[in-house]
Amino acid sequence: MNLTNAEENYIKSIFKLQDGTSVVSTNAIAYDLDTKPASVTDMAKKLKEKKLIDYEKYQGITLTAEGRRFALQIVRRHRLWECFLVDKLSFSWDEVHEIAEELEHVKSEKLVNRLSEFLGNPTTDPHGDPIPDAQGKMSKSKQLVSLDKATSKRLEVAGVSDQSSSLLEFLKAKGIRLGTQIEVIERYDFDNSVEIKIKNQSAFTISEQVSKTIMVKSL
Amino acid sequence: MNLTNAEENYIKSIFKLQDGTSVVSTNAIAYDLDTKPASVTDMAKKLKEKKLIDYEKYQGITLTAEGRRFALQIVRRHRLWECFLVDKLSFSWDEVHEIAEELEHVKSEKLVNRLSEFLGNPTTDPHGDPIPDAQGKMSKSKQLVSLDKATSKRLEVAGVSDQSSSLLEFLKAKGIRLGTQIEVIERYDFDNSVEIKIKNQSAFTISEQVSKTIMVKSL
DNA sequence: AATACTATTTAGATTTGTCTAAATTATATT
DNA sequence: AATATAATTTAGACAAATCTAAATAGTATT
Ligand SMILES: [Mn+2]
Ligand SMILES: [Mn+2]
Ligand SMILES: [Mn+2]
Ligand SMILES: [Mn+2]
Repeated sequence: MNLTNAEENYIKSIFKLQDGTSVVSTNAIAYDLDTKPASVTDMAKKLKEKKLIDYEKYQGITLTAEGRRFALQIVRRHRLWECFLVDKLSFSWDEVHEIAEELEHVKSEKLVNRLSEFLGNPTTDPHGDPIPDAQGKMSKSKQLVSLDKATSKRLEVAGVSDQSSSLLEFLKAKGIRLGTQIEVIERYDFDNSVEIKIKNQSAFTISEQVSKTIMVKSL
Repeated sequence: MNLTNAEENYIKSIFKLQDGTSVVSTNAIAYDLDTKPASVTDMAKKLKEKKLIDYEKYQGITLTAEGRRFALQIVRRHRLWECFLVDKLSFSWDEVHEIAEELEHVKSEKLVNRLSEFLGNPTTDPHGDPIPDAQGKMSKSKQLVSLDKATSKRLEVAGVSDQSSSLLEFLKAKGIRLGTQIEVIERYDFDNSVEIKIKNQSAFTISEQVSKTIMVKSL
């Protein structure tokens, strides 16, 4: 079966939103894809026809097993291209999402697998997200905690829960990247901000809004 | 101005077909893009509107200066990706055209220029065709002769005038690649076939149809 | 239970890119 | 010059993907 770019974007969005939750709402997809609910309903009918989703009027959407298989392929392509851009073409992690959003639609299995090999079969992308293998097996996103909820003092950045380039640019400016080691100096209860320190830098404070998006593991 | 994939494919086709000739015909484009003349007429109106081509009913099509600029960008992207696929992902020259046909539409200047740098700013693609630089400057396709018209006995393969994978696969099977050195053993007038020999191989004969597509330079 | 609000779907349009069949224009042949 | 053939354009249609505005269904609040 050959999917259009639009269909692939919808499948990927549904896959992402379905994580944990049982069904995905029309509005959630529309918001995620920056489109209108009416368009989502239209597409839902098409994807149901193709047996990629289960969908009944007003009942929300879930991927079928086949839809999930496609989703994992697309996610694999997306994340491998992100690795390529960062590792080989020296892009920074805030610049790669948009480009990978286009590259992911080039449908050649041979290309993806060769690319993966060329990159050394990486298992996580530049944002710390796991990359499905050729069979669609993906290691669970590790049990990470967001920085605002972490308990230990010495932490390592292992991911971000928001891919927006505004956030990623901000983190880059503050010197926060994947693998960056963070020391928590102080937590302020009144606004839930955190004062942190990065090696060779003076300490600074980040807001709760930001610390919520930084996923860390303790060292 | 932002071009759609379809518009880019038309612009590239017109650019290719215009080489030498003054104007390009509706039918030639339709044949090249495997579409119908009526569709070409429709698209011609759109591209004229966007000032990328000069076009008057029944008078044929030529690119404007702006159209040519776009064409060179697309050709650059196409050929750089072909280099990437062959040099970095070990594809053979007959496998890359279709994939590059999709990759060429990813429109990020930064991506193209980083890719070019990563590849060592190559000046010819895996088929011997020149790659325009970031400014759209492209060295003229060298003055090559097709094998059926070559006069000297010792030749080197420098390109092919047909990108079809059936031809490229055939050449690969015969051991003919870019840079392959060929010795002409005999030319047969009755069918214009040529007997040739490649280093470390026994001699074999190729038809006029094939020898016409092999572009060579003398050693 | 009636009302208000939110979520979702439908109806009807639009844009892009394509097609077939018919009409028109250009070119070649007698 | 008349006719045949080839090239091109037009008319009218369709599928994909989207939208706005209106209708309907579901949920929450009084
Ligand atoms: Mn995408
Ligand atoms: Mn990512
Ligand atoms: Mn293309
Ligand atoms: Mn090429």
